[in-house]
Amino acid sequence: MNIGNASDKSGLPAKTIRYYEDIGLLKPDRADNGYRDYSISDVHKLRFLQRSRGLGFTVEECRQLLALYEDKSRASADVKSIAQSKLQEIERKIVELRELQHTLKHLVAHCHGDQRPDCPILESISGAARPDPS
Amino acid sequence: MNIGNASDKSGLPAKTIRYYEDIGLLKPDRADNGYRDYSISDVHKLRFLQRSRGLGFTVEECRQLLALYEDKSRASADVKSIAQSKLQEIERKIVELRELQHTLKHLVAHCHGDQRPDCPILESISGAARPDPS
DNA sequence: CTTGACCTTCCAGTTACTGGAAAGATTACC
DNA sequence: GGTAATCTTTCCAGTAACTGGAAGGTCAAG
Repeated sequence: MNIGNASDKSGLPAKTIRYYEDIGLLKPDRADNGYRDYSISDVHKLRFLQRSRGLGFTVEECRQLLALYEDKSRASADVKSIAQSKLQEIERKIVELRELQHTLKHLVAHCHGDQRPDCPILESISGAARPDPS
Repeated sequence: MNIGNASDKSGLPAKTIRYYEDIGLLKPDRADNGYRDYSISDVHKLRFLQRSRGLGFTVEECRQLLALYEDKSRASADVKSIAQSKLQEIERKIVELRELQHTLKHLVAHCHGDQRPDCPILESISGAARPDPS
């Protein structure tokens, strides 16, 4: 399939897909007319990239996981240890998001949403998170 | 306090703190010797930036929230609507992280962690997430 | 057979830092 | 007081990961 189609199915802009090819993450076939030709498997990889990049993993980290995916001869212990360290990162990110969610909910609950100035809540954003231990 | 100190307390590298000043996010005082002099309030703002940037909000989004924080004459409805749209983004991010967490846990559970190749799990990464509706 | 929607490459610009050089200020030690 | 280490300053260059746009080739519809 063409790049536009792959873009639709993966959720990545065509520009980004070409960029990923540039940096060697993916190597689609080429049709006779020179157009890139993406397989279903390529689209799966793109979708995986879309998800993991969107969640804050670097391209290099994604490259590791993709490499493991493609290199069947690699010991699965590699996969396991990489996945486990990523799981810790994910857990941490979720906790941080919950904290920010809490702060913002507090903000919404206490702001009046009318024309009154002096919304006192944003102060809690800067201070309330993790109080200075000093 | 000096930038090194502010860096320690905010968790942001000094380089990044100077960059934030460059782009107008923050304007610390200057001591007689030309050194930047950060107040407690500055550190609060830096910590807020550290948290929200680390969670994927753009610098421009952070600038909005900081601007609201500093401009008391602004109607609090602004704060409320911005915060609410951010809350939706946060909720979405948490859901995506949970999905990735699920996928990776599945991976860890089914990989043997020994020398055996042919770890069959990574296939689930690329395919299992959201099956192609076609 | 042309119009418009694709696709190609290439090059430049953007965002958000990050590293390093050169030089001034401060602190710590002898 | 000297001096070495450790700040700090500015400035300029580089990186990561895209993103936009020009110039041009390809393809399906009318």
